[in-house]
Amino acid sequence: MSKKIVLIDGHSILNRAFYGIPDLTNYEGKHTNAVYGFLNILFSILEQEKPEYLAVAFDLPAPTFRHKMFEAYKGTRKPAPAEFREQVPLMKEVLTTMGIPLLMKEGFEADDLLGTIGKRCEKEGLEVTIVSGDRDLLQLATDHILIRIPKTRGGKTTIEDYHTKDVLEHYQVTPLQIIELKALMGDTSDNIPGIPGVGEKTATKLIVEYGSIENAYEHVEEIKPNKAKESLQNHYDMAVMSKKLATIDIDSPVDFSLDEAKITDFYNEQVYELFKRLEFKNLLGRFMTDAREDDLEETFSEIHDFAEADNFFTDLGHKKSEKKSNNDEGKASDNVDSLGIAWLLQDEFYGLAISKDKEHTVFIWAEGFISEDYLKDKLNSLIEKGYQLRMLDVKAFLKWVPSGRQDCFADVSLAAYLMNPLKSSYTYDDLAKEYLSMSMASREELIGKEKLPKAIVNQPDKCAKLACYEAYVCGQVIDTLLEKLEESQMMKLYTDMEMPLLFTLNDMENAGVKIDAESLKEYGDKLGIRIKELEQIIYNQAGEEFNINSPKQLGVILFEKMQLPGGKKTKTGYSTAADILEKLAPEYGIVTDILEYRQLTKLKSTYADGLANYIGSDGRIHSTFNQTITATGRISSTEPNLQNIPIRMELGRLIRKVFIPEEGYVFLDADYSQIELRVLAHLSGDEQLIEAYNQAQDIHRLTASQVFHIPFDEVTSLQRRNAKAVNFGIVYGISSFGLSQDLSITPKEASAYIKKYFETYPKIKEYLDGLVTAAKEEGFVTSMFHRRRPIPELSSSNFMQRSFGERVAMNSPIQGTAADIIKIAMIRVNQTLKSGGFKSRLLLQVHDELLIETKVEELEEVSAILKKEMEDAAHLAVALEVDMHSGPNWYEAK
DNA sequence: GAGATCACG
DNA sequence: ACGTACGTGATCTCT
Repeated sequence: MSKKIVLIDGHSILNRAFYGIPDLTNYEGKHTNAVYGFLNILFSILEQEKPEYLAVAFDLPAPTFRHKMFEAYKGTRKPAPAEFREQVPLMKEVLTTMGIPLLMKEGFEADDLLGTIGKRCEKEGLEVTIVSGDRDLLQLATDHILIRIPKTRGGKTTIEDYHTKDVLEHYQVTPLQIIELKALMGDTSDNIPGIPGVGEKTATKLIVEYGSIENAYEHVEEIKPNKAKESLQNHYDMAVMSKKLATIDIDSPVDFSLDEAKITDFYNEQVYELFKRLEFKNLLGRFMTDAREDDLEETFSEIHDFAEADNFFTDLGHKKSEKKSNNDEGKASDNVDSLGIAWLLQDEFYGLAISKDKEHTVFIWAEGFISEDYLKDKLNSLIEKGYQLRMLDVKAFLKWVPSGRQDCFADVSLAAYLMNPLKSSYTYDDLAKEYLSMSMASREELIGKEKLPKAIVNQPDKCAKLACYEAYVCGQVIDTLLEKLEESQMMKLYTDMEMPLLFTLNDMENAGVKIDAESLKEYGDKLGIRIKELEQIIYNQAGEEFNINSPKQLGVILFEKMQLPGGKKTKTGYSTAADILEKLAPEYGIVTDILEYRQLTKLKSTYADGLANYIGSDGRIHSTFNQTITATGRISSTEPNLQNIPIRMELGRLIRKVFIPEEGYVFLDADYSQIELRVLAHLSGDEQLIEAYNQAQDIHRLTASQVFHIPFDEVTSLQRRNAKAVNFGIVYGISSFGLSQDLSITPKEASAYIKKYFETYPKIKEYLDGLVTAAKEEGFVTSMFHRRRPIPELSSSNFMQRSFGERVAMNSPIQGTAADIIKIAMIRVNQTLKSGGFKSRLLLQVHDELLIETKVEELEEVSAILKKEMEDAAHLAVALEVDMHSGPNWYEAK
């Protein structure tokens, strides 16, 4: 078999990657998405082709013959965005560091180098693969030169391959005739003028018929239609020039040595450092087998035998007590012994990894006499002995081994979340890379995509390693994380807020909330009946049956078949979102019915049927509260989400009647009144707004009165509504456009409102501007309690992204502080209830609201506790006000 | 698996 | 000129 060379069109692939991969920045704010995407494409090509040789071609920025011709003709190329341009030198640096030769020659474009070297290699009997995003290159295709065009769509890359026959199939012309096609059609991105009025169809027809431009001109009189004929006749010069421009030089005088292009191991120390700096964690793991912590696996061991397991635990017990006695003689023992813990549990429990130190990590299989209960028991005694158990998810551990010993756990995910809340997950390999500078096999690299029960059967050794890696990292990484938290003033946030909250949330999850399943079913059935009716009504009006839930089909019915005005909106077709349909509702009956149908199906599928699926054997729903999801510090709720139960519309609100307390209990619900606006008043220190709150009146009305300079009592309901919208807008990071949308007014009018608002509350403007400025300098904003939110978008040159970053900079400290405050309240309420021996329990948190299931006899006392702890959670320049209600269900208690 | 839609704060 | 409010999660359709 002949040898193979891969030649890459550097600039073009980098460009494709840039637009195909969402923006990535490393900690320095350097944009890396294009380089990352390029390397991904490179590695996947190398994996598929397994070539012996590799080189990457770049244009050199010196003007070339073809450029000059073009510039004379049309001016200069529109510059690429700065985020892209800064990645070109970076890309070259990466490739050079990896020992991959760059093909560059002054006066030549990458095309010409690829063409020349590709042809040369073909002559020498190599199989050639040219990778480019540019279809121009198709002219180079032969039976031995393969042109590959990667396409990245939403992170997934597919590659189109072209040998001679593929070009013929797709374009009906030979590769060389692609030149003729391009010359006729022109190509704006490649600066080829082409013949005006000749597009792909005409060009293909001409070339298929005449074979070349020259021949077409010889038969120009025969050409139909007339338009094309005349255009050809009038633009002969342009045709000649276009053909020259479209032709890739396959005989450039470039030096090229195959030897230099020979692929060797890409890994070296510099590449490692570079990738680390660029935060290419996946890539590090992907090919740098040498850099991997492979020796680490030698410190892992497995225990299958009961006696061995028992010895292991006995040994741990002894060491701990020896240390203890040593410490008694010396100073205070602030150095707790710690263990990294990871476990394999999926429906069934399979085993446990314990990492004692860097040299000793053990996986203990739960088999034979090593029962699950035995291991739980041993874990409990380790806790009793004062070991600190370090793991990725303490709350999940507590579900398995319940424990009230808050002081004996360290939660690695929580610490990592505080350091960077933007991550979508906190995996051991990421953490090792980021905080320990270690590259290790990820879960997927170890066991692939296989799910746990299956993986245990098919690859038990890998599963054991997986847990060992995780336990090892948990054992090692927390120290670094805590140092970083200390540096960033977030230690208290970790120790006094997130850690205790984890236990609070665990209590809430375990408590769950009782559901009146029968009523829920009835509610769903009623919806079902009305939905069926509406279906028929809608079909009748539309004149056919279709899937109303499909925005695609619905769009066609409404805007094409029925010719309603206001079509087109999204990339994929017509928008049928509620705000669009509402504008049409008064005129078209079908739209009203569709809106009702939408509302009802939503209620039925998500809430009526959806919630019913989660009712446990105890008649209660046990949602999960996630502590490491949001960018701002809020918690989130899943499976099911109990933070978005309907309330705004009466029909939906009725669902809340099925959320009921235990027999002998009532619901007690309390929510902060406008906590975010109060937080803003405090953080900005604006006297006017603080004063407004201290008057403790209707704040929106008061805002209207102050902004529009009218007496409080004369504020119209419209003015109040506007003021309310502005207040919301301020909290969201105001923009005139956003406000105008919300109020259905022009951006100009909205802008006037905002201006007036800032004149009334000057310190608020000062504060918000200050946030943006500081965020641009530091790259992050912080809440009142130092909770951090990085904002990489602020350094973007893209207006939209940057504006988003600015709004985030204004919103996050406010939303984050509010989140902090209610977390404090939750911890204290839960603590007070538990230590006071109350039977009442905290059940839910909905961002500014807490729901307690209160023993009837305790109602008065618990009400006082709840109100006090919520109001006292933070002391701001304005009082925190809490509205509280009780009732026999959630509907009545709100 | 992404996009559209819509439920909440 | 650009094209939006901030933060979430579930369900459905369709590629």
